[in-house]
Amino acid sequence: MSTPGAEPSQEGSLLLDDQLCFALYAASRAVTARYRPLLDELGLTYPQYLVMLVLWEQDQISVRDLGNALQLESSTLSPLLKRLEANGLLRRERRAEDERSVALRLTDAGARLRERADTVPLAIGDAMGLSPEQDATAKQLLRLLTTNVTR
Amino acid sequence: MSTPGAEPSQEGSLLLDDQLCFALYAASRAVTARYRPLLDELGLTYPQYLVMLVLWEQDQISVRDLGNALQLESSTLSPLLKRLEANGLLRRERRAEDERSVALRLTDAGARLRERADTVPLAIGDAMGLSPEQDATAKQLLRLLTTNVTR
DNA sequence: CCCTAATGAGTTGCGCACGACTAAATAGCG
DNA sequence: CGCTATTTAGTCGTGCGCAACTCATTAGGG
Repeated sequence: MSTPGAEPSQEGSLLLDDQLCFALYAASRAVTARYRPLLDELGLTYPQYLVMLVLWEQDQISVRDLGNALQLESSTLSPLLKRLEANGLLRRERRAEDERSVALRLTDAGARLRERADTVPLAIGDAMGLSPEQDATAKQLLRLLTTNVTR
Repeated sequence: MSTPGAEPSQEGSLLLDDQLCFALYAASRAVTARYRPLLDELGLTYPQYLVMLVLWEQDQISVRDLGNALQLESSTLSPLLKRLEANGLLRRERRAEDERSVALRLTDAGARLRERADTVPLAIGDAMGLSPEQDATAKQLLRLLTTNVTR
């Protein structure tokens, strides 16, 4: 009859390749894999790189605010931050005005790493190979999706 | 001066919120989190659900072909498949014609689970809240991105 | 002022995800 | 036919990611 595989994708389908969720899952892992060799040079994992991005933007942030920025739990961040501290990129210090809160402060090494990192976004943008319009559309749709899905 | 936060996003920026990679990372985790309560009812994790999708589509697939479909390494799949086998959803049997290869065969329980799972895609599609056009555009862009990024 | 509720960071347990490696089996070349 | 290279699945170690929980500290109502 018709060409096999030419049927339209359906949202309610149980077929793997019809599902946006799988495209999302596969793309996320593929992008992370693309970052890996670049971040290896900096001695960072991908989540550690995200943490450093936030700290380069705003030093002395609390663990709480970092978690809000990255949408990660303290149970994920605490060990990760301990590793960054052990690698000499940041220090953790209890806030005097609120002993529950921990402020993250970049060390000199942590601040200097920014210069070596500033070629990374362009290299990745290049590898992604999307036009500025496609990039903007993708970001917009992914943010809408994230908003909807988190109620 | 100008309104803070009104500057255009840039691809080469080190700002977290400018980066497509973070939108992707956050969206992927948010979608997985949305699946969690639904999949808990089925006794599956999200990657286990993806494996079951493939098996419902094509029973008796090899670990190798499953890995190609999901883009996952055997080092990820082997323990995951062992858990699915322990939960009684599939059996692993060495192929007689090639003793290196392992065929995955659904048990009756594994096949029956499909019926309970067929409401999941619609529930998720609903939660995602994208129009059919947005859904199609997102899938298309994510696939393009995945292709580009994996060279 | 007390005392209970909340908040912030951390620990533990489990399941991915992947690189590096191993062992067994097969392919395929000389 | 023999032997080496490749293929397939698996183990091990490390680092997330998150639920469930703990502990210390602070907020805020009676």
